[in-house]
Amino acid sequence: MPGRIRGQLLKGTTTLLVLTVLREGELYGYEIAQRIRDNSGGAFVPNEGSLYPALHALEAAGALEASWRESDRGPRRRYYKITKTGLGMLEAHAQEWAAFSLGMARAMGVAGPKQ
Amino acid sequence: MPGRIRGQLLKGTTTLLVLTVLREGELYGYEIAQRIRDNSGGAFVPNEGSLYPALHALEAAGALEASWRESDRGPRRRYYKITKTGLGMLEAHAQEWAAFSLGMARAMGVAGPKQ
DNA sequence: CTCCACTACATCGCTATTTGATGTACGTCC
DNA sequence: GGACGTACATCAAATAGCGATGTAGTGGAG
Repeated sequence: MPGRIRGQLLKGTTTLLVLTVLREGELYGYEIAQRIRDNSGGAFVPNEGSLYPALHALEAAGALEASWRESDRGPRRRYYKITKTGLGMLEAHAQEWAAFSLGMARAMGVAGPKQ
Repeated sequence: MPGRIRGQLLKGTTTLLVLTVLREGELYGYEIAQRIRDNSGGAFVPNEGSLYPALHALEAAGALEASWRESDRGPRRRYYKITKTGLGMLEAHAQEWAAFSLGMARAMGVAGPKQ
């Protein structure tokens, strides 16, 4: 099982991953990171320095709505909920990803050892 | 046919794509770009401002060997040939890509049969 | 003959985004 | 009280693609 993925390949994926996990329901920041980590089988462990700015940008873009809530144990949490705008953005990003990975599959399939 | 892919998703793929097309044999820069464009079905059109620096970096890293040759018609060309080091780098990058796209597939709920 | 398009290489500044470090603060357990 | 996990946040540095721009050779259109 490969370890955590880092580096340039991750560029541009944070938005897609965040919107994807929030499609299932409201989550707070720390929880979003855990969900992404778990869903990806540990491949992606969002850095706080990437995640929080991305959440703020998505909120500013109208893709997410946020609210503070107290926690029984531990610090307060900022919950995020995807909006209609966010759902549209999710679909656009998902399509972009599909086209991208298809292009990569083609580019590597032609010259690859298999096929 | 989807259009050209641009933006952050491409980060880190140029090296992999270049090494992949050079696996087939010697090519010069301009030709490498065309090959990548054609193989990817037009999804990737390497920018000169990305491609040439990438080629120089790969040459400096010992992944490629380069030589100038005259052309019957048009400017001289710089041909690139993949080295043993480059083949190893190709395999590493291809594995990294496989892990990355697998992680994305899992994170987006398109988990494959393997685990 | 001049202009433009295509080939072919190259470099530059701009931009977006990840990374790791650092900081604040709360709760629990030993 | 000290360590650890939770939970949010910001910052400087590094990475690398993008568009613009420059050089130069060839050939076709007007």
